Amino acid sequence: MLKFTIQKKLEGTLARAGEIETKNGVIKTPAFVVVGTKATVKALTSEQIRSLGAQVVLANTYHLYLQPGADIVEKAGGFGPFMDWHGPTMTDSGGFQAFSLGAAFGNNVSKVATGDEVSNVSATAGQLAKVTDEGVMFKSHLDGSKHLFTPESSMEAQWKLGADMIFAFDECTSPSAPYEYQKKSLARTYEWAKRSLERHEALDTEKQQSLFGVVQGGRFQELREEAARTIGALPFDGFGIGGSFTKDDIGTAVGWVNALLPEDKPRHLLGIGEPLDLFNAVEAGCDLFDCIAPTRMARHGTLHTADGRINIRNAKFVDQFVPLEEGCTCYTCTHHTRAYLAHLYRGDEMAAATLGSIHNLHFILRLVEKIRESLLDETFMEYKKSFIERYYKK
RNA sequence: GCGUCGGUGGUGGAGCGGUCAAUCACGACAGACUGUAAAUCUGUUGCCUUCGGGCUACGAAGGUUCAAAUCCUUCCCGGCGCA
Repeated sequence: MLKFTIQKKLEGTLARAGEIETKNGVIKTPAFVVVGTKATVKALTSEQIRSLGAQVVLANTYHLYLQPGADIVEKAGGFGPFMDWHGPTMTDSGGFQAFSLGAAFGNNVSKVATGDEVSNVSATAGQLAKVTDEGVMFKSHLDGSKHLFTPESSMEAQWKLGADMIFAFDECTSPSAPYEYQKKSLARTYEWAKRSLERHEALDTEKQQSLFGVVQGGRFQELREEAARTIGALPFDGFGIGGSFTKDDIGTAVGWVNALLPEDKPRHLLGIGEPLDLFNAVEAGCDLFDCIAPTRMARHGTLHTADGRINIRNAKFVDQFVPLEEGCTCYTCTHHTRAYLAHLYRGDEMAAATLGSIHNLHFILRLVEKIRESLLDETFMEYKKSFIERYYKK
């Protein structure tokens, strides 16, 4: 069902521009996937998502399974129709919650490591998720009820959620997990990949959904390459690259993986969405990215500009009667001033989250669009250099 | 006028003889956030500092005490009740 065409490759790198055809439309890649975990992009209406020019929306299986339940979403015709989004869709498998509700729970651990974390894989106190070979036992963060997620049950839930592209059930490990754990986990994720494929093929006899396998391996080259070879050899429609990196790894580790993955299938870098990371990931051969950062940071007052991030709540903005970002064509910037936004944020007004999310998503979506254009006209390296220099100058 | 209750840091409000520069909340000033447990979380928030500490503060002025935001006296201001 999924057709991926490469239109242009950037010589000397793994970067490429292309198109993915789904039954709900075409995705021009590289593309940023907007995250709508619970079948809603927080603070935005679906009309606003369309207006932003988003191409794909990704929802989360664990969250929709718990609320309102996969059966309800199935009755709605899938999460896309449920939320009135009629373009391409994806669902994550719930594998990330093995990390966010497991090893990371309450530990203030980010999936992007700084490099000096201490191992905490044995610290299970307070966790809501426990990983075994069978699957992941979750304790609902909503009501404490227990739920076992397995590769099979994840496929069944994702089948009901009805996205165009779905992910194999995997374990997203903590960046602080040691080699031994990563290796063990990787073997498990491989077994889960095969079980996911098997269950998916049984469910989706008419090939309505495309299944992506997930490459893990932490920060170890040997494991990343092994995962790329083994997962890459399975008959998936595309691949997700998941798990933990350091910021520097995003340029290197992702490249190790993509050098080995089948070239003719799309590659989705899971959960990455800061400007520098996007450039590095594209250069390293990724086609798709999803990330909650633009919307979460927007809700918290951190907004992107070409000159770097700003915190709109800062005192200096209260009397700046100019657009958030001069020249930005988003709704927020064409209608409102920094002073007004600062006022809304300081007053904890709900519109602040909406206007901030519109701007940040516009910024990232446009950034990835421009990255795509720069691949097509072979100006990627120049564009990357000029963007990075300006955005990260201090 | 009499009686009564109260006046604490930007705000509200604890404290009611020592461990109080003063719980806490809010506000303010910053920071973090990367397949969403997140409209969340963290730090700072009297002044000075060689970071050891020093100084000035709890309406005002006196007083008691080794020691007062805490007790006493007077005054000022506010709420309430009675005239």
